[in-house]
Amino acid sequence: MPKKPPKKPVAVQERTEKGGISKLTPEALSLMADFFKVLSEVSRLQIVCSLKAGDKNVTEIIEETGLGQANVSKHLKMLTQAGVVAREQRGVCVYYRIANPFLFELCDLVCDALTIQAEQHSQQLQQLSQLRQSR
Amino acid sequence: MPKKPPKKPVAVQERTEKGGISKLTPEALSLMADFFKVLSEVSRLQIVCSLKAGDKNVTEIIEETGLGQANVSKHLKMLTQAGVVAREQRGVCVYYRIANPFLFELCDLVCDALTIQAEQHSQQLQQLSQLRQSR
DNA sequence: CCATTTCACTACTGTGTAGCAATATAATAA
DNA sequence: TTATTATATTGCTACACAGTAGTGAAATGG
Repeated sequence: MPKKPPKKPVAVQERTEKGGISKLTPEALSLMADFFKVLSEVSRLQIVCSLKAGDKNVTEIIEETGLGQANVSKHLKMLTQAGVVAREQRGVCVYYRIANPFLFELCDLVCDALTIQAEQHSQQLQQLSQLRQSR
Repeated sequence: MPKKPPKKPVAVQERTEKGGISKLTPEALSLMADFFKVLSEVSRLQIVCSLKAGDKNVTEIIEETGLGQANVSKHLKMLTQAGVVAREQRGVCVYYRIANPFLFELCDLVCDALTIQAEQHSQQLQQLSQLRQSR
């Protein structure tokens, strides 16, 4: 991840001259990469999961995840900046929630794909061991 | 990303004792995080995009992306191990293809979400500047 | 056989960042 | 005001990894 210049609104898609299929601009790819990167850490996924059941304040998240306070705070900042979660101050506490329910849809999709992949993988291992035994 | 212990097949979901909603295990979250991490680099997304049109060998990918050869090779290794792309040797050349079309679905989903998010963001900026002018 | 092409691997450097501890800030209570 | 609780931030260390250059290996052509 060599660079992170200040981000301005950019066109996410552009039309190629030879019609039809649209091609993603490098800027769009960079946005996508940043989005995926935010979700590429177990701690942040833990936080996201803990928010699946509903709003929580930082202390509750700390208790549920077992992560350190500074750590959670930093991750929440990243998640907020990425637009994944939303921040709302209520009295002394700060509550966070999933900003876009599409995230759950996405996670389910990935989870299903990974499950299938894992099953296929273990099947292959089974076949391998069977081949070895029959030798 | 502190650790990367050798991965064995694991249960991706487990049932919580108090019924209903299933909770993701730490192992499952780790798998998800790894998957997202593979997609969290512009170079790898470029490679994925270049494969959208169909199979390509390494040289073709290098030409299309402008990346270095060693670099592309390393990224392709990661993508292959993650099960994102599949490898096939044909004579001297090695061809790669997207292993699971679900990836396109996923990318489209993310792309749409980011587009909407970007639009909302720019709208907010517009409103802000209007507020400033009317002062 | 040697030369070329295609790809993979290794070693290295620089950058980003996770986690921790300590400190700072903010909001409320006493 | 001061004290307390809840978050945020900063400074630090350690580690992961992107990119590069050089080398290795395997297939093909001459």
